[in-house]
Amino acid sequence: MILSVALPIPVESSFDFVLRDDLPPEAVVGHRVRVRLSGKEMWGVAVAVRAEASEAESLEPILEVAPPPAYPPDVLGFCAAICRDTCAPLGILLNRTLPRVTRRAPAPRRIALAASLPDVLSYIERMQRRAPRQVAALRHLLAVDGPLPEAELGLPHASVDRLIAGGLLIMEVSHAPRAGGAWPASWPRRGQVLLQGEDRVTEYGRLLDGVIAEGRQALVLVPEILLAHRIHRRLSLHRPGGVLYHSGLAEGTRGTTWERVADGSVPWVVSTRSGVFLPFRDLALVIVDEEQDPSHKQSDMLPYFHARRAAEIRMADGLVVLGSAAPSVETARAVDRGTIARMPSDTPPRLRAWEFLVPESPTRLLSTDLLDDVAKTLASGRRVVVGVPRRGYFPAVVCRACRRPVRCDACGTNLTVGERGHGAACPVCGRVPAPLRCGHCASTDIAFVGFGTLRIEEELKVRFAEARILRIDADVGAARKLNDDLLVRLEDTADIVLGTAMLVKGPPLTRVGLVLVLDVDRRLAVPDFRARERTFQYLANVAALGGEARVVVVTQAPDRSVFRYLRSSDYDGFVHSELADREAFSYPPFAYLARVVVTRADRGRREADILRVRQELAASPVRVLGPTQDTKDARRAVFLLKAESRGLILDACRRLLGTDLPVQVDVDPERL
DNA sequence: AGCACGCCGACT
DNA sequence: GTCGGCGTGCTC
Repeated sequence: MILSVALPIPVESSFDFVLRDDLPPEAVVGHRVRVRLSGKEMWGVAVAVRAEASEAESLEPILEVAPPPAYPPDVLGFCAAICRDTCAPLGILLNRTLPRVTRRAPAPRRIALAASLPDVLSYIERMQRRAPRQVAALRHLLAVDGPLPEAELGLPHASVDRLIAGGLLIMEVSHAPRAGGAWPASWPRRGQVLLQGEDRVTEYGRLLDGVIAEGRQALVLVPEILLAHRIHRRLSLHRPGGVLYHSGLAEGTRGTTWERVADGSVPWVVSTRSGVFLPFRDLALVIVDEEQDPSHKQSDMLPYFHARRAAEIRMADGLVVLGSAAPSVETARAVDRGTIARMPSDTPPRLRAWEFLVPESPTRLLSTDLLDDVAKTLASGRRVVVGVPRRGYFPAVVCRACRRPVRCDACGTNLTVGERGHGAACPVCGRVPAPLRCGHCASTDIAFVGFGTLRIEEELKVRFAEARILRIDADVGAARKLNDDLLVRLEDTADIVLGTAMLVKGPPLTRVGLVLVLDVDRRLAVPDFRARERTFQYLANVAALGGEARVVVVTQAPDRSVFRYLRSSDYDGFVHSELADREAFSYPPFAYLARVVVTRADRGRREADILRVRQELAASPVRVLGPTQDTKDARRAVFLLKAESRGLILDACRRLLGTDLPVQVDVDPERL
């Protein structure tokens, strides 16, 4: 027998191998298999049984079939759909997603008859001679009229798998339906629904109880590990049995969870995006919390998929709940069009006292008045939250002559000034360039500009010597393994909590008297069509962090419309103005995008590649923008493709991937 | 992804 | 004259 195997290499096609005769091939599909490819052994995942060998084909053998964890057929199909939707190679997805090991043996499966009595009897009659042990096992099941532990059937694993695949047997759901809960009456059973509001977890709990009551399964997807722990803890208070799943867990732990999800003994899972690939037996509900959060999109490695889109594809037959205080523009538009239903929220949007202030001077963000406000707040025993867009001291190092950012000689990263305003260094590789010189025009007239967390921290330290200041940014996150307990402890003792966007990922703060947002203009100036949307969401979240506290936003342009909508808590109004803009310039949700990156060290060849890309797409109805040079890596030319439908974008991407050009493709990029 | 094959620069 | 650079092509 021949199996198609998807290997962890970046090619579209799978590879065929011969399976030893004594193993049923259907039972191997979905399992890891060890094979030899051009003399090198590697593990792949068997994806299909291939019809038969064509005459004189000499194929390599499958050397070993791994025990579970494995993919059930439906999840394999889902993975293939994700690959089609993201232009990612199936082998890479399958091999990255499936845990290699389990920590301990999962609870024994309990097996019951699945087929109707006549079907079972006719099977028994047919197989009387050929498979006496199977027949004995089926008789046994008929006699006890209920589920049995697999061991009592006296059959090999593979035969049981085959009988399950054939629809004769079924694994018992081992988490018992719970009395007391019921599916909440106002919620639909299928389709997509938006739950908009600041506190959604109570509602999530109600939905989980409904799913548990029916003995089915639910998945809660969150953008970050920290958040997963927080929500899991909160949901577990009233309903034990749920598990956590994310890439930070040991592989064995993930493997064990994988198995327990597959046999149905886990009723609900809280996970980061990788959880959509878990082999649920009977998934009734997926909740995507903070659905607007860009961390739901995997952008650092293949497959470049978005958890929200993946949930939609996975749940063609169940309910997807999108939760957010300030939903993405895409989601808001789908609500407008009726594709996504909106659940009425019992908590109306909170009106806040926003203040938008122009700084005294562009180099002095913390005016005397503001510092007085901070002093007053601290004196009243309340704390101050300060949001700063970037970490470091001077976050930007710019050449005065040509106005370009100065980059690291070694790795091309834009330099920053990390400490005390002295010495520009590369924040990635740590290199300290001497002398400091513009790589573009060779000028030595270099300026340190901008405001980073360190610089603001220093300024506050000078003025408030007694205050305990807690800084939260990537530097701190990397230094200590950030977790909620630590954060809560630190925050409890801090008078001033200051940080980058990471701030809003932390747990809610108590006793906040003032929220200060500095240099918001820098966020709005990010060259991305979602800059306004992200700024709105960031401001809404920072404000929510402080509860009822006063919010002061420092900006050069307090009359910007984003701020007007924030002031009146008019999210719908904001979305509509945003939609008009997106439509005018053909951006999502009115168009589909793909980021295409061509990487070639040799400049001349790169130019040729760029021409080739244009040529390949000349006949296609997609628009080709760019290319621009990647800011971090000069060898990379970045195109943006635009089209009216996802199908057209996918066609264009596939076409490019089908050539020998060195291209990478990110469909629906979350950041430009 | 690895790995082998294949044409152009500084060395015993 | 060779060793080795990585650019290109292929793997069931």
